[in-house]
Amino acid sequence: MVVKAHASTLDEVARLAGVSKATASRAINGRSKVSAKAQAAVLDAVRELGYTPNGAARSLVMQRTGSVAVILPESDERVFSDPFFARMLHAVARALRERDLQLVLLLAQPGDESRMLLYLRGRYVDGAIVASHHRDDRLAEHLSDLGLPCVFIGTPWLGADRVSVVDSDNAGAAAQAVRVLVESGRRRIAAIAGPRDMRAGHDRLAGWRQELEAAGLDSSRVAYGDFTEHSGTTACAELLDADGDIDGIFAASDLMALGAMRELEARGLRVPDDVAIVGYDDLGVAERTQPPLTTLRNPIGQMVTEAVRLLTETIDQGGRGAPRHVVFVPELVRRDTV
Amino acid sequence: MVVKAHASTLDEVARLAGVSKATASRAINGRSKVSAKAQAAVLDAVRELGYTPNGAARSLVMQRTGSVAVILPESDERVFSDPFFARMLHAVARALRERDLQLVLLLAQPGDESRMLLYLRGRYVDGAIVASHHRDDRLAEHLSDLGLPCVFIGTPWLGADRVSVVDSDNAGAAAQAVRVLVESGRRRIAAIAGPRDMRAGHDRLAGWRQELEAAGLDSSRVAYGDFTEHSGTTACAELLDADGDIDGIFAASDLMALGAMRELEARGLRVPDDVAIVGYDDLGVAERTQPPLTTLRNPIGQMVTEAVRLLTETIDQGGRGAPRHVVFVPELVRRDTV
DNA sequence: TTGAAAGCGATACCAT
DNA sequence: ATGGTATCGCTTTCAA
Repeated sequence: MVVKAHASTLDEVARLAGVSKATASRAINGRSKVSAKAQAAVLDAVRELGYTPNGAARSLVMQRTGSVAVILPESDERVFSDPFFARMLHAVARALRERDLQLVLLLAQPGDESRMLLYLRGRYVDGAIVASHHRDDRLAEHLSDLGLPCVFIGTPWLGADRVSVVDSDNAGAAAQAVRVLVESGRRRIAAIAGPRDMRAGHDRLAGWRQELEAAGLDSSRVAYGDFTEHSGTTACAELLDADGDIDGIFAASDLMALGAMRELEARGLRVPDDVAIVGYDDLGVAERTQPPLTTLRNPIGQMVTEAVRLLTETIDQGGRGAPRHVVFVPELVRRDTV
Repeated sequence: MVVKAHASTLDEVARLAGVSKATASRAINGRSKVSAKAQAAVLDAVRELGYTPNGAARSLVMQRTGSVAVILPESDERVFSDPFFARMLHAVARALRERDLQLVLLLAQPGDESRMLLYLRGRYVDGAIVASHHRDDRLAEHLSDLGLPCVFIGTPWLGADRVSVVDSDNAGAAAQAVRVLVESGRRRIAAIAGPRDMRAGHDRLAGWRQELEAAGLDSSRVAYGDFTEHSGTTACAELLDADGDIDGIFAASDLMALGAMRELEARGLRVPDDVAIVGYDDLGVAERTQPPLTTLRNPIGQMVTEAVRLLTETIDQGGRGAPRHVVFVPELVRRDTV
């Protein structure tokens, strides 16, 4: 490959191969019939020149960029501390790779989403997946206005009816957790909830409360965390200080469950003998706690696969088509903490 | 704003405003003089149509995309567990924002960097910052071949002379750590090293060894970790099992230092009375250990600022200019573990 | 099968 | 200050 000052153009390739731009283009993209001879000549020229199509030019005429954005409307600390995102991105990357799409990650600082919006309106990507873990700043409305194909993972607080959404049944799963605890004979069941301004936190708490009330049990034992291990420890201490009689805990994340278990251990309380506990997520930590944690498996893989499917479908339809909503049901994973 | 099926073009804006495309473009970009009247008419039309310039078209003629890539040639688990990346991306995002550039994050799965390379060759970005935390797959050579402006944070194993690099003096810093330990009277100093295939891991160990030998001390007490807390615990146990007399430890990351401290505590060894310890990074954990950790501050902020400066400079020069190397010196942060 | 030419949607030069 | 027009690099009719 020759070292060149600037990237080579299709024109140069065509000239070197002794054919027209049209033929060169066809040979490269392989969509149309080209004589074996021309084919070879073009490919040689491409190699010789180290040619790669100019993305801007190609996008301009094709009205396609071949890349989709994943938008994380979160502070970077959150993004880089919650295993949820790692798992999700991993799945997204895989799904997009299969469809030959490039993943472009857009970190939207909570305040300055304007520049990201500008980027999206510039049509630098064909579509977007928004992991709306957080109460977001009208992102759903903005994207909907924009007319850019998009799918939300997790229901946004605002404008959920205007965009496609893939979610899991957080409330139903929490109810399931409560049922397991009740079946094992627990009666004084507390919740370590997630942040109130996050959909998942909100819905899981609601499910816990509803199921508890349906069972005629007290639903006043609540402490809030932020999904981190440390906050789980603090919340658990708070709970125990207020009421030493607690015999069951539902934690809205495995990390918080882990933190809670540390606190229980520090106080000499045994799991599950003295206090049973159910977590949420099953992203790896759950298997490694001592004892292994009973939890709800957040179906991230399924959600992502479906999200990418919906998105590419929408893109292929040229952005037309009504928003669609899909909900997956988390599965209870029985281990040894109940 | 009118809801439209497709994004509007400059042509439509111009027509609605009753001016030519040229004038409309000038009014929008504000580079050239436009009469107040035309200005207003165009801006109104823009608002009315919800117009945003088409990125592809603009890039094509400007030969600029207004976005730069940050490439992380790492598995996503690593990226999302090591606080180094969070801190770095935070700094990059800030620096780019100041220059009105869009950050595009490219996660290069260790195996499949080809599609990312294709993206880069397509000139979808003006330049790239590579956080080469890891032994990378000839990325420096590839990018250099490509002619795309780029800056590496951390010296790549291969082709470092062909690209610009910003790094910190890992070896020198490690030597500093050893000196502090020696000065406090320690003589049997062990190292908890990072992975051998990571530059930072390699260089820090080398610095430790060199300084120890210069002081006429034994440099055989080494255990390897992978920068995580858990690996620090394991490595520390390994070290202690092999030689109970250790009185000083240099850990190549704060996380590993933390893990080591947990192990020391579990064995009833007191820090710093029985064993002194120095970490590396100072990314937050160091302040919160018990007791607070003496460590080397990895100057991530400085490195990133410089990297972005170098990159934009290179971009502005049209990619010409020789590769440049800049090295920062980590600062010793004295706390209570020595 | 191939080539000439018409766009895609912007910017910028050159007159006016 | 403004408008006409060439241009960026590519894909895709339309004829031949």
